[in-house]
Amino acid sequence: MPGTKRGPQSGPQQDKTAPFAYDGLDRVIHEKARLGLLTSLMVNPEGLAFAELKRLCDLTDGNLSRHLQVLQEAGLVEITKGYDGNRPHTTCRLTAAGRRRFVDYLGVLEGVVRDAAEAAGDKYAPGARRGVLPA
Amino acid sequence: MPGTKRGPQSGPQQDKTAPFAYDGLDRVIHEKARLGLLTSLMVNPEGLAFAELKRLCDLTDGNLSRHLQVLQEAGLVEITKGYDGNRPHTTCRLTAAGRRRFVDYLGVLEGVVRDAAEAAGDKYAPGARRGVLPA
DNA sequence: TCCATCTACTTTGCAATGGAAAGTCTCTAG
DNA sequence: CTAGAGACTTTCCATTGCAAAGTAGATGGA
Repeated sequence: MPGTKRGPQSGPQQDKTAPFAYDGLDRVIHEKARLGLLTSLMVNPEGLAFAELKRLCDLTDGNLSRHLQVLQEAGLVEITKGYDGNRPHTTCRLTAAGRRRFVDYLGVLEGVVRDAAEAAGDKYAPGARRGVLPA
Repeated sequence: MPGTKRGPQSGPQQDKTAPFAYDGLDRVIHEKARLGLLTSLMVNPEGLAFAELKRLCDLTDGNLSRHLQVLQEAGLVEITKGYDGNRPHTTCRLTAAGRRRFVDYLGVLEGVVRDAAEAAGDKYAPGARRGVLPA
């Protein structure tokens, strides 16, 4: 073993002055597909069917199945498997906790957008219209 | 082989009416760590040193190294390796393309926030303050 | 009646990837 | 002259996203 064992390299310092660490970006939520799913469910709080989600988010069956599983295990959504006549019919809705966590996540996301957009405005187009995204 | 081979399951339809597919969420950018890095670089267009980025984003050396490599390969950042005396000194800055792509990404992100926030406002707190984004 | 197909999902397999730990080099203290 | 810090890079591994294949019941001919 070359070199006596040293402590872990610099090691993450606890967020002391790490303004761009974005700790709040929950892995479970921060994912293209899941982000779409959660947004869909946010817009449709009464719940959505498997097929509907699939269409709205343009996912394959397999993907959707897996992501829903992840979301369920994380307690963000509630899945109800039932029958429509005798075809299986799965519906999905946000749990209260899911909604809370998603809203928190959105807050962080908003911060990201604001940070960057401000920079874009300040440094590259001084004096230009303040509002974040281009007109 | 049970069941004659069928076409790939329902297969992703081309974004026809898939309002929550969020295609624009570029994998390379849409990643906790990299998002922080890019934002840092957006705020500091003159470039940042390795150590500085590490601190700002609270990353370990290894992680930072890797993510920078990814960003560089994607052409989003430009990395300059030089020497400060004879210690290595790496600096990093956004490329023009990087800035463009990041701004595009931010546009999509803002859409996500808006979609969801609207839903939150409309369905859960009717009449409440409209803008999620600050006044 | 048989079988091909559709809807509705679940399971499996694999290649990519984030992250921790370890490695390399050089410089600076003691 | 050895211990340790700074600045990175490389290795290794468990996780994971995604696609393809699989399961199962319903439906529609021929």
